[in-house]
Amino acid sequence: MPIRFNISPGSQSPIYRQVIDQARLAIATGKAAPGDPLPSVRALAEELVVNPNTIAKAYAQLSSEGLIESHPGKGVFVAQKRQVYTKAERARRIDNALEAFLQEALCLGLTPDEARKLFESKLSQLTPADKP
Amino acid sequence: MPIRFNISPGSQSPIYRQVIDQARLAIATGKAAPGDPLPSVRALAEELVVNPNTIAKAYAQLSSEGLIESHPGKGVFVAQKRQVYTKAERARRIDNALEAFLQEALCLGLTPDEARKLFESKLSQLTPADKP
Amino acid sequence: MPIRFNISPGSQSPIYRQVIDQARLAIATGKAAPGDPLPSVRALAEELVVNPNTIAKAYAQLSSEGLIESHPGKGVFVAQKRQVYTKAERARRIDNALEAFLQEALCLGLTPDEARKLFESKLSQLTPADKP
Amino acid sequence: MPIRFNISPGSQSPIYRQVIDQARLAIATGKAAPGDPLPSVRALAEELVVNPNTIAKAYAQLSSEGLIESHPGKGVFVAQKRQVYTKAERARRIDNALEAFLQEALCLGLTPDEARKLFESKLSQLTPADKP
DNA sequence: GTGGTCTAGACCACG
DNA sequence: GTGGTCTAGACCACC
Repeated sequence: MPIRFNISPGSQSPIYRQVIDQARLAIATGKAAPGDPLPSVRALAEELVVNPNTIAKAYAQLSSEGLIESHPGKGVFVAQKRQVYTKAERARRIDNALEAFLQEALCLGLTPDEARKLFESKLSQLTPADKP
Repeated sequence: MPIRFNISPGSQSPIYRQVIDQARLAIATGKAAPGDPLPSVRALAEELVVNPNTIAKAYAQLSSEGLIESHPGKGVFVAQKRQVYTKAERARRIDNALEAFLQEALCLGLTPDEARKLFESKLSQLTPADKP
Repeated sequence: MPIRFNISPGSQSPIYRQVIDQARLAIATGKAAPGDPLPSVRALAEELVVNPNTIAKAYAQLSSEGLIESHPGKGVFVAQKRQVYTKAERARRIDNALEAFLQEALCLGLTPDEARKLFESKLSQLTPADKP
Repeated sequence: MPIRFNISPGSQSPIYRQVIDQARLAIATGKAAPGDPLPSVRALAEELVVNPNTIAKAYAQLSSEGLIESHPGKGVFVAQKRQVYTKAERARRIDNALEAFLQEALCLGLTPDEARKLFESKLSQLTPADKP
């Protein structure tokens, strides 16, 4: 299933980040399988009404991470899944992100139970299509 | 107990953010109590080998969030706890942080169950003395 | 309608405060509507003959108050209105400002009646187009 | 009636400012009449548990404004009331303070009516002892 | 000594 | 071009 992108220009994260994130998420959750095609840089740029440079930059980063592969003349495709970060690096990144969340939550007065509820709610919201 | 800061200059998040995050965490978890002094701008800048302005910026933001109070000529202190943001605003901020974490975690291949375990582990690590 | 800034370098309040105050007033009175662009940091700095950092600082604070949104690479815009502070926090801030005014007014010999008149006059001057 | 000072060390405004403001307010509202004595610098410093320099500075400014007079060897007294600012200067200062208050109030979502109520309430709170 | 403000100028990320 | 971060160093207000 080809990846569907939709960006919100008013979001806080820059456009190229949104593209990267959505691609990574689709690949990580299995919505996009190895070999699936991605829209071309210029097609996606036109569809999202953004600068082609922005898309190119996002694709370049995804490519450098080994998540997608560009075959000149044919198009861009989801690569064979493989680890790009070492185990330690993964753990470090995840721990950072988790700590940032809990720090924000506790700092703003959330109780552990409320944090738990939010967490479960968001988790189920993000993974319903994992194995449809 | 005075807050201990340590920054990693090579990190992705800017120095002033690291200072903010560490202070917020210490305050949120109760490691720093209202009235406790923070290191002076100049002292911390020297200790971390960064520009005093960088520390001042971090302190200014913490102050605007109502977490610390600066008394010119005296120093900077942890403030009395008070709710500054509306429920909606808090929800907005917490949701952002949570989404960032889950996005990162799922991208890096964590299963929902693994995420859950990490979450619980971190939560209990951060709130041991919550209600002693 | 774009916000017009003008500062008095000899004033008691710092430049960045003057910028903040004028922007807040323009937004509060509806002279600047959500989506309206603000002058770029560099452009305004040049116009007012001050350092760009000074403008950036003012914009950063307005942004933290949720009044404006900055989109790197695009510019700065008036944000959608939203309540950011709790009732208590708003009351705290408003009370401070009110006390400062009355303190000043009474100190300078204004009678309560004169203060009332001035207040009403300023109020109607600031809210002509409130409900057009 | 001699002026009673009481400062709150945790306040936002510096101590010397609080002393100045309270003296000005007492004089402006008539609570302290021309000729009334003020506590000596060192007595007040001891009473308020602050640095004598702080009090001396406040008295110096009040003195330079013509509100109090120091008679070496005798003490410090409220001066004969007289205008120290020109009419234009007074109007300008008052207008600034009023605009600051209304800007804050409107910006935080207060309706004109709510602002009016707050204003009246604060006004009556500050002037009950005007003519007791 | 403390923090607050401002300037000058650098480098990076974003579109 | 835009805004964001950081540095270096100045001056002021406060205690």
